[in-house]
Amino acid sequence: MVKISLFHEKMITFAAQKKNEMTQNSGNRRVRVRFAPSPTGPLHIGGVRTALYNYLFARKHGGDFIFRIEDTDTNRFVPGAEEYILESFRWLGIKFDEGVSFGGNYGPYRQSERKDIYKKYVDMLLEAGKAYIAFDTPAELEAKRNEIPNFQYDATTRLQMRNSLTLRADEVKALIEAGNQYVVRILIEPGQEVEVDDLIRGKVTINSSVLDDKVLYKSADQLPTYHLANIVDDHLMEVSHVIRGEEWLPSAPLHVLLYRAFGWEDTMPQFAHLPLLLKPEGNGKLSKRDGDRLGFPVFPLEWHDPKTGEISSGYREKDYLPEAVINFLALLGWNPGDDREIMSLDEMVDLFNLEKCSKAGARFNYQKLVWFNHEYIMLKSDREIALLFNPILESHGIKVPMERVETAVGLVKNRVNFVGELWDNCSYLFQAPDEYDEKSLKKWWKENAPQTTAELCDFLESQPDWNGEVLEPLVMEWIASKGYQTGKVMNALRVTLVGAAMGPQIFCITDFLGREETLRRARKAISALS
RNA sequence: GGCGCUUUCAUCUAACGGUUAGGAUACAAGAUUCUCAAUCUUGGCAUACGGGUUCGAUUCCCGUAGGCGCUACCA
Repeated sequence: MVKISLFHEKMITFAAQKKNEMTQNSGNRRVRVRFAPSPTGPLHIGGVRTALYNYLFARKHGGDFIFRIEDTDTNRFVPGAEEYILESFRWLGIKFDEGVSFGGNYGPYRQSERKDIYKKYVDMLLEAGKAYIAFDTPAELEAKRNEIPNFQYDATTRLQMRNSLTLRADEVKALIEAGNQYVVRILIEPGQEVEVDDLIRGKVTINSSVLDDKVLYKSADQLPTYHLANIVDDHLMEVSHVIRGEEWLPSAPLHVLLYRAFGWEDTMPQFAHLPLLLKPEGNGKLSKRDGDRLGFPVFPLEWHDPKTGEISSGYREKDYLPEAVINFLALLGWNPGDDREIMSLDEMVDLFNLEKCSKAGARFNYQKLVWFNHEYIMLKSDREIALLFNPILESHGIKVPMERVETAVGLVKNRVNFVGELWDNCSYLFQAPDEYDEKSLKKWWKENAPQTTAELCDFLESQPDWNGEVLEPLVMEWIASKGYQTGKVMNALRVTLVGAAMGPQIFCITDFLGREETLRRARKAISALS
C-alpha cells in the first residue's frame, strides 16, 4: 500500500514537472535566450545573476544562449566595457553559444551595427500609422513638464505638440528636409487592457492609458531606443524567452504592444521578470557605492574607469572563487526545491526551473558568500588550491616543490575563507619564526619551559624514526613518565616552531619541518628566550 | 503624485489548504583538544496587520501598512 502510493505520488510529481517544462517551452520552439548588456561600464553583479539564470535556462532546455551588445546610447558608451563583460563571463565559466565575439547566423549582434535594420522597421510602423514623427525639442518638452504637472506624451496631449499628427504632411517633409531633428514615437491607443504573461509572476495587466508614447527612434544618431531595438532584435534572432530584471516589468506592456504593432504576437517571447538584488542593509537596490561602503565588491572583475581613473574592486581580485560567486548568486532568488546549497554549474542546470524563482527582492548578504568561498576551498583538491597559493608564496620569496605546497595547503586550508589567508596561516611552515607572539609566550612559555623543551629535544633527537604517527605515542609516554603536563610541553614546543599558539596538530608540523629544522628551531628558541 | 510588483526567523529561503512552520548563513552555548581554527551537537529567532472564503489558512480573495521598481530623445 505504502509503496504504491509513494510510486503514485512520484508519477504525479513527474507529470507536473513535465507539464511545467512544456508550458515554459511553448509551441515547441527552440529555446533561445539572450543576455544583452549596455557597454556603459563594468558589469554589475545583478547583471551577472540575470546572465546566469539565462544560461541555466538555455542549458536546461538544450537551447542557445546569445550575447548581444545594446549600444544604442552613444552618449553613455564606455570604451573597454564590452571586453570587460566578456572577460567577466570567461572568469565565471559562463559560456555563450553565439553573439558578439562568438559568431552566429543572426548577426550582427552589436546594435550599433544594425542601424539599417531598425530604420526599415521604424518606417514600417510609420507607414502603418502605428507610430508618428515628433519635432518637440528636449527644451520644449522640459518646458511642458514644468507647465503641466505629471505631463505625459500620450493621447491626451499629443495633439497639442509638434508632430506628424498635428502638422500637415508637407510641413513635416519640409521640417525634415530643413535638417530639423526628430524622434519617432509609438502611438499608444488608450483604454486597452494590456496583458503580460510572466513566467514568474503570472498575468500582469495594465491599462494602456497610463503608458506614454515612448520614443522609439532618434534622428540625431539614426539609432533606435532600447524598446524598439529590443523587440526587433529579439524577433529577428528568434528569441523564445526574455529573462530580465524586474526593472523592466513596467515597460513590458509597451513591448507587448510593439509586438502587436508589428504583427509578431504569435512568436512573441515569453517573459520572466527576476526579482532585484537589494542592499545588505538600508533601503534600495544594490549599488556600486554599497560595495565601497561595506567592504565587498559589486563587480566580478576589478574595473578601472577610463574617464575618472576610479578603481572599483572585483571578486576575482578580492580572492573569491568563481564557483562560490556563481553558487551564491544562483541561490539569491532561486532554490532547487530541496535543502541543497552547494551545487556545481552543471547540477544547477539540471535543477533549474523558473517556477522556483522567488518574486520578492533579495538582500545581498555577502557574509554567506564568504561561507560559500570557504566551502569551495574545502571542496577543491589540495593541488588546485596549491596552484592558486603558489604565486603568493613566491611573492614572499619562497620557492618550494609543488608537493610541499600541496601538503601545507592540506594542513591549513580548513581554517581559511580565502586563498589569500593561507599565508598568514602557514608561513611558519616555510620560514622559521623571527619573533614570538607575546600572548602565547605568556601563557605557554613558563619558567620551566626552556628546560622541558630542551629535554624533549634530546628525546626527539634520540628517536630513530621521524614520523608523527610513530612519534606521538612515544612522546606522550615520555611526558607521562616525566610527570609533565601534556598541554604545557606540547604548547611550549609549538611556540618555538610556529612562533605562536596556533596551527594544526603539532606532529603534523614536525612531520612537515623534518628532524633537523624542528630541533634547530626549538633550540634556537630556548637560547633566545631564556 | 501616478502605475505596477512584492511581503515566512537578522539574512537567503522551504512548506503550492491539514507540519511540533523545515534548512542554510550569522549569533550564542556545549563537545572535542597540545594551541588557534575547523568540525560536530544544542539553542534562541519568523508567517506584517485587519477582514473574508473554508471543517481548517503561511498557503486563496479583499483592504491597510511596509518594501521595491518604473514614470528620459538611459538601458
